[in-house]
Amino acid sequence: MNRPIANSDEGSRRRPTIADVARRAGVSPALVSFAFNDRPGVSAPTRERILVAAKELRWRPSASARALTQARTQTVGLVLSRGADELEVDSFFVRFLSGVERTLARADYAMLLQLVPATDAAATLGAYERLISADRVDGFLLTDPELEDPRFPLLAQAAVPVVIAGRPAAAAPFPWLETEHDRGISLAVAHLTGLGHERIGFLGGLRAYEHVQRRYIRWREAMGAGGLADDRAAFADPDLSAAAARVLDHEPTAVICTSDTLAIALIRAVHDRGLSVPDHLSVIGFDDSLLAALSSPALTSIRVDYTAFGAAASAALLAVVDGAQAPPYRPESPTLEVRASTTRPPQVQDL
Amino acid sequence: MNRPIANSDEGSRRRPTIADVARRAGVSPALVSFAFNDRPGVSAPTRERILVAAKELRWRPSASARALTQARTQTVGLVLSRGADELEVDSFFVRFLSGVERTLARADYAMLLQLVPATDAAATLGAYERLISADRVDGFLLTDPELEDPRFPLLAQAAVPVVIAGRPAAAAPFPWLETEHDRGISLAVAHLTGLGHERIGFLGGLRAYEHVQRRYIRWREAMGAGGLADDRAAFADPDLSAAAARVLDHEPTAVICTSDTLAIALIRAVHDRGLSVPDHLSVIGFDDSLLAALSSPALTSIRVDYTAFGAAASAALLAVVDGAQAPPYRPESPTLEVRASTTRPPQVQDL
DNA sequence: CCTCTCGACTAAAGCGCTTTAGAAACAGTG
DNA sequence: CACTGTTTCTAAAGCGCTTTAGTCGAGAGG
Repeated sequence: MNRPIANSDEGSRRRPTIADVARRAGVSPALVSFAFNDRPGVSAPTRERILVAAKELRWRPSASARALTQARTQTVGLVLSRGADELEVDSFFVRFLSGVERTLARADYAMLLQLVPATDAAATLGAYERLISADRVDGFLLTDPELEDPRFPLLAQAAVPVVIAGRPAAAAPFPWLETEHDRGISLAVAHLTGLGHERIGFLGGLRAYEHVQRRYIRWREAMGAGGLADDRAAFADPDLSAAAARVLDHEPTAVICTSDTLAIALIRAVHDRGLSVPDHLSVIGFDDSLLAALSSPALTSIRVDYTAFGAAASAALLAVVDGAQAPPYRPESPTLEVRASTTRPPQVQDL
Repeated sequence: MNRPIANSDEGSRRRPTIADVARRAGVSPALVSFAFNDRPGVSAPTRERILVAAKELRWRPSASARALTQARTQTVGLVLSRGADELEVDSFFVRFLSGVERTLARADYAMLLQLVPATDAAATLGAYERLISADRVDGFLLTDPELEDPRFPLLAQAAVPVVIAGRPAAAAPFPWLETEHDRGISLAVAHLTGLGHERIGFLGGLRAYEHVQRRYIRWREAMGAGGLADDRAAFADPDLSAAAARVLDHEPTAVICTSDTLAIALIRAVHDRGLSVPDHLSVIGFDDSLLAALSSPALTSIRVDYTAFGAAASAALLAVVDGAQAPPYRPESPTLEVRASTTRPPQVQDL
């Protein structure tokens, strides 16, 4: 009876294993492992043979098997509890993510991204819990630390490595780092007072966000230092147009916003009142998103290097995971990108 | 000599394993596995005891161990080769991601997100290769299919499950699905011709993107069908303001853009010429980002449900991974959100 | 020439699960 | 009561790697 010749090697299209590489290089699997992990005890020529064999077979150690033996998944988790609507207008996240990714990739780490609805705190905690108990990640990067953050006790109890990207309101059980983004507010105030403005308003996003708080405080300080008025603040919490109206009711000559999106919305409100920017009101945005450069009038905006921030945060997390000291992070000072939306206040012009 | 009483159980803070659960429930590890995988052969009371024990110990099967035995990582990869600058203004990705994530989470899958620089094709392929050979993912979701896409042969040869989110230019070795976003262009043209416009321009993004091509073709068809002019198209490839200028030089009364960002840039160019929107020119954006609703004038924009698209794409991928039939995807038709940026053409008004 | 040391290498156990083969317990049947 | 057939459960192997303990030679020292 005829039967097809079974080619024992070519027929099976399974992934090569360390044993295949070992066989091809004429060594034991253990030695292949040594060679791939830069352990001593492998002679130069043998190491070479092993690496060649691995390359030929396109072999790389299986992440799962490795995770099992080393109790390391080479993965960090990032759970974002924001809706798509919020994320899509937030240039922070994309830039932050890109910094994180670059750093992780370099260390051969992967990023597990999980998006949960902003409103659902239980779902958020559940996401962390699942990732922890299934041992899917080596650590977490936390953004948007909150007052009495429920994630802190959960993660602390699980004894999982964590780094907070942001400044926690109270003492936190994890290392954290921050960008000093709020220094941008001082720049903005200085720019405006330099132009002659005295009535400078503040339009913030959700009060609950730590970064909004920080920027607000900085604005108050800056205004106080200049001996200028102090009650021209409003927050889109959550009603954006109401907040815009409230700010305008105080008849400021300039307004600093905590995002470009808010600034654009404010400009719209100004237009609706039959006024124009910057002739009647100077407006400054935050984040210097592409939006700022493209809108009309082009928006003066505060720029913070969030990519570097993401890189630093993930580098710190990797250090914590390794039980090492986190590398120091000296955030660059924010910069002010001056564009058409700011000019001298109307009174000065009228003189 | 006094020594602290070693509590054999409490002292070691290691993760519980299946053996701990088995011991606590008074059964063998195998039975715990059966209970957790809904296999027959576990009596109701025993199953209950096992689940209780697991809950008490906060145990869940280790993802790594499971991945090793089942040859399934419960993870899908998404490699985005776009720079942070591009992503941050692109509402597609965030919405798509959120749809993907929701579906994956439901199936207890995780998403491995990798960002690589847009320009670096080698890095992109390298990212796929690393994920494959380390066996980190069960499959990939591909966006932005290109003509002669180098990822296709790579992934096909590796025999890894893939679903393409978008319509490949030529025959592709993987299943794909699409949103029919370009039907939105027809809506836009109909809206404009209904208002009396005849000279309708088109401003597209990078020509290389399949979605830009599709929309362009649709615009041409729609214009041809109406017997209207056809050469008022330009692409930001990559110079945005040059493209905007080129479109305006043809003196259209309306322009359809392939993104809200382009529309905003165009409006800016219009302003720079001392004209205004919509009085001198009607403008339609694409994607209906928050930007569209907030800019002034508020932007008429085409809305596509990318979240549903992401959900469908990932559901399809999960099906392929399971060797099953992908569930059918009937994309909803795009809608046109009419706002202040479109009105009747100037000639009509002047009559 | 014999022991010692040291570098290069291997055998085998073990990581935490799943799965297969089979044991044990129990009920039903003639 | 012996036999068969189920159902419930267990022992043990195996997934692909890392790691520990140990083997084997070759060169050094006495």
